[in-house]
Amino acid sequence: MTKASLYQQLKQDIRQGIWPAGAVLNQQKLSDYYQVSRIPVRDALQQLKAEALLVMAGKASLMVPPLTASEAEELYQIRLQLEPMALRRAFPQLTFSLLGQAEDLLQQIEQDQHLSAADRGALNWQFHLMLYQASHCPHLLRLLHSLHQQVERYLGFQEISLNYADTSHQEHRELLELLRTQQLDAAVALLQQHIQQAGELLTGHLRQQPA
Amino acid sequence: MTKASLYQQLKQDIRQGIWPAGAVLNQQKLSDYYQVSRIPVRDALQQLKAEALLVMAGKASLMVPPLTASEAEELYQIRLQLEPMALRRAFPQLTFSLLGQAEDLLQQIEQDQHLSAADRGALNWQFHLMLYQASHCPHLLRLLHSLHQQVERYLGFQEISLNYADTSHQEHRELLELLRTQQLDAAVALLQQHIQQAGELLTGHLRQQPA
DNA sequence: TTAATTTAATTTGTATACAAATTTCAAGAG
DNA sequence: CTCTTGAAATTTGTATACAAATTAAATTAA
Repeated sequence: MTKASLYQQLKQDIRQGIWPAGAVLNQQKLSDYYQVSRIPVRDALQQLKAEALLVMAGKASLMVPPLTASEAEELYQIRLQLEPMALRRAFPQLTFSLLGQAEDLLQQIEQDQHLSAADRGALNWQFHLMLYQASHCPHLLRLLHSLHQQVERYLGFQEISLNYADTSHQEHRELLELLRTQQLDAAVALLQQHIQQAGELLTGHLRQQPA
Repeated sequence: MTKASLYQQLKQDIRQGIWPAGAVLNQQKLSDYYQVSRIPVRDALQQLKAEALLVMAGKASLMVPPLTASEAEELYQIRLQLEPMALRRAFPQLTFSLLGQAEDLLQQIEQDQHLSAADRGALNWQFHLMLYQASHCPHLLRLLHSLHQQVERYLGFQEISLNYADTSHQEHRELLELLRTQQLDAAVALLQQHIQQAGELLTGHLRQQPA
């Protein structure tokens, strides 16, 4: 367990609920669990705290943040502002090659039947990122990455939106087509609708069965 | 030099140019300079890296990020998306008491003649934050805080915008008046103009004399 | 019983020491 | 002269040990 990977591992284990929402993490416990000294644990915790993947609980202890509908809604509202911006700034630099790569990702999601929900989610995000990355906006991309990590915790194993998958997929294809035919405004509108819909689905679900 | 304050100190020293843009920071150097062991230095560095106030330079070393016009523009574009959102979400919960407190801040900036440029900048941001905080959106506020920290590095000692100060101040008063009279859309429009203007002033300046 | 206060336990913060990795620099080959 | 190659020096990563702080428990007073 090397340093960078401890951070990655801890992040993944938080996503997967090994350290569930509300759990207080102490350095000793993690140090024992991952079989490393407290120093690399501290490094990882410090980073996760700065990204708000952990929050202070009391004066000195760290907690996996509880999941709330209102925070989920907030995160989607922020994405709703920033992702269209990313798409607009990426647009002039989108190439057919890039759009092709994006389409390959969609096909991979479609065809590969035995993908886990988590893998599907990862590919899904990769698709969005493929488009946004052409913007060459380092800060914007960093924020989107961070926001996505936050949101991921809410998706659980994405079983929530399994029935939404087909609609989502259709919209992705439409989005590509609009970009291919240089219809930026329509593409942005579709993207906004796409994000808003996903947000409403999630928050609706959270308000029904909290946690 | 306690732990939390080392992070604060280091951040301030980066703002003030003690560790200038492009400088590579190594743990030993900082450890010597601040008279602490490398452990608290590592903690601070880890946090600053996660906030992009430091960036990787090579495989393992950290650097104070160079200042570029294009990144400044990017930061202001992001603010242009998020601050109006914060104001909109704060609006329903703005009280006359809060608006009064905000006005007190403006007066303080006006009256106190012997404020440093840095102090003026801090109060200026406090004014904006006073309004945004009513939104009770933790993630949004965290992002705005982080963005402001990034932007602060570009303002140097804010001597750039000294001649802009009066205009800016006037706009702040107008903003308060519009909020007082429940004209949200007009207030948001003014805020957008306010941010865009500041952004253009800065990037224009940066493109003339880079660094 | 409840609340406040002191004491014990745990947990975090820091220093030092050493291992592993990276970076630098110089020597040699092309 | 430029580009490799390789060793020396520097720098980062990690473990252990101890100090300081926080948290929990227990004792006492109201």
